[in-house]
Amino acid sequence: MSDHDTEFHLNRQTKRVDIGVKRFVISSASSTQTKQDVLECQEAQLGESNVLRKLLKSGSSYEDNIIPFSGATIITKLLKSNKATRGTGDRELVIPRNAEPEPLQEDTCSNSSQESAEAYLSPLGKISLNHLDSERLNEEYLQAKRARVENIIRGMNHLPNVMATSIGKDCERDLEGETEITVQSFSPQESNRENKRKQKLPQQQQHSFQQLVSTHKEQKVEERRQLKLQLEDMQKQLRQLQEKFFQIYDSTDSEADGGNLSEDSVRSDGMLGEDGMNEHLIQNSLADRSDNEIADLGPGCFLDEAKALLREQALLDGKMAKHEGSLRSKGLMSLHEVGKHLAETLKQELNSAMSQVVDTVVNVFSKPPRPLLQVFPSLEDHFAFNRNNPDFHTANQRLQCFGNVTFPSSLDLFVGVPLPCANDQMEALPLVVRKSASEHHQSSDPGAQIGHPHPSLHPSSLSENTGFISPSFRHPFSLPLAGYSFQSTLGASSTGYSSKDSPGSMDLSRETTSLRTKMASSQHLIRSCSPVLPGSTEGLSPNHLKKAKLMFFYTRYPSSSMLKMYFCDVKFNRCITSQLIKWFSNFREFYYIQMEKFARQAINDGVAAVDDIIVSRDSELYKVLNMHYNKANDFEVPESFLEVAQIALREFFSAIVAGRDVDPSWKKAIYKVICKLDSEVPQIFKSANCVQELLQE
DNA sequence: GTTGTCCCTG
DNA sequence: CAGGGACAAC
Repeated sequence: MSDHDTEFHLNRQTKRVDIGVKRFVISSASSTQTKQDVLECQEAQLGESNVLRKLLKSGSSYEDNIIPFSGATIITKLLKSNKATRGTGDRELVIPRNAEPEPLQEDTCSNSSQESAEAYLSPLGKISLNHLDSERLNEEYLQAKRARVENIIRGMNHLPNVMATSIGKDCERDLEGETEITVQSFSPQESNRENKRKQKLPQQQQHSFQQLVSTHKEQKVEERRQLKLQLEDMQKQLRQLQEKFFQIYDSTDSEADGGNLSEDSVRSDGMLGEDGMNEHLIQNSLADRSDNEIADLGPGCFLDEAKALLREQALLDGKMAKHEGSLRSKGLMSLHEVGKHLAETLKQELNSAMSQVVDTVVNVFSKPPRPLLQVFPSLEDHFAFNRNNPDFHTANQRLQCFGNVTFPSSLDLFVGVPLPCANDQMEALPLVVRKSASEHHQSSDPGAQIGHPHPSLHPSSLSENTGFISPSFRHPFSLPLAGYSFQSTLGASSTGYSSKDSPGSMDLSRETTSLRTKMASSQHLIRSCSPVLPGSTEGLSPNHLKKAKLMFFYTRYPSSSMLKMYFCDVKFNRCITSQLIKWFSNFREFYYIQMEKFARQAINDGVAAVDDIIVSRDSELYKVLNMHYNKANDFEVPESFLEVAQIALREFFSAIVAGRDVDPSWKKAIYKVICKLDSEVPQIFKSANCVQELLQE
């Protein structure tokens, strides 16, 4: 643009100039809005996560309960009953664990008769046979009690084992080091072994006790210690599990709850229906099981039952002191069965609930767009319900969340077609792609178009077009902007978030956003490639946008003629020209918003002298701008851009400090300065493939 | 009629 | 964050 042109443009600037403050509000709202996109994706997960959350919240209630009823408390109860029954002191013996045979090993190796007998001997050698009999019975009862606790713990332990992979290798390693009881997954073999162990209890009583007396006490202490350790480890494991899930889902929750606007818009956007669908799906998946039932079967319920069990035990312990024999045996059997049944039920329910929830989540997210359905035909039938759902927008977004993860192989469909990399910012081109899709729609399925003039009113149109329902569908740009060959480089780094992110900010939301972006890219690819041959490049492509963004590093105010020169592979018409100009207008808008924002921030930070404002490649301002125009960070930003940015920032700073921002057109002068600072765009940008060439350098 | 900016939306 | 509508300047 010549200076004359520049002056021309600037002189035309109206009094409706950016007033600054309000733009911040907008900017902030935009950020919320962006978050909403993520939330919409995550919202789709919320339905599926409800069951998980219920389980975990049951676990939470368990956690709450466990505080007054901690492992130590359970042990205390056990010890109290033990004490009451045996009337012996409960002296803690500090014995190295290694020196002791492990109780479970001992239990599970029932052929180790000698060791087994140890558990049934009095702690004191000088006792009568009657006492011995009584003691045996007590020990038998204690042994059974221990078995019940083991069952309970295994039931608790099973959940983390099922969920396992990401949670706690450390924890598991700790557990392995501490106790054999808790870490092993509860296999059927073990179950059988457990049964065998219990069946062999009477036989064990036949062994002599002489040499075992001395170790009995130690063993009891060891058992208690191990039980305590087990419980502590289980609590730890459960806490880790809960933290893990709440970290994931409650953060989603809180974001959704925190942003009423987002949530409202999500609701009004039809997410309510989507939720309903999810619920329906979950209900289907969980058969007839209601949420309440699931919760009832969760750890909270388990704890209640465990409490009741132990209370019952305590009562029975009291009774036992007076009434030994059949009554106690009967109670013992009953308690044993209750505990075992409880553990089994818990395991089964947790297993089935978790696996079904996981299946449900995976299933819902793996509903592929139509081209992928051809790759995964079996899934199409499986998710037929989704295709009939009128809320295609959200369904499409959900696909975007997981797309490139779930269907990486789908890209193989486009072998031979140059693929855009994930960072080609194709998400910035809904307009371009929509045009392709709409054209595709019109050309490939005219009947549908005739029958349903507005695609959004026709549910199945989405399945034909993989989700294009937008007012802009009818935009006059539709035809001119039909497809363009994708010429971007493959395999470019996808770590474009690097500079701006604080270390802890790579959270799920960001990952989801990234996934969504990538999937959007995949969908662009899918939608755009099919009907358009690589040669017919009359419209604007994602690469053109990327090129325009890179050009912005050199020129903020390109003239129309300049654009025509540099986008020589584009067949210009009014719409294309407008679009390109609009792009640069948007670039500038963002650019100046950032300038003003950082200028005000500098003022707030106490920067006094304009000379103190330096824009370097380490500056946040630069990082933000680079992120915007060079997201993949695969282009070396020219030094001149930094210089201009610094000048612009200083201009904003000075203007604000001088109070010129009270003038509605205060930015006009700044624009006038900046527009003169355009530098020459390198000749390589005139190449149609300049993006590839630039990035290959 | 064209272009650029502001404001807003999704 | 890209794009559309409204609006103003030309």
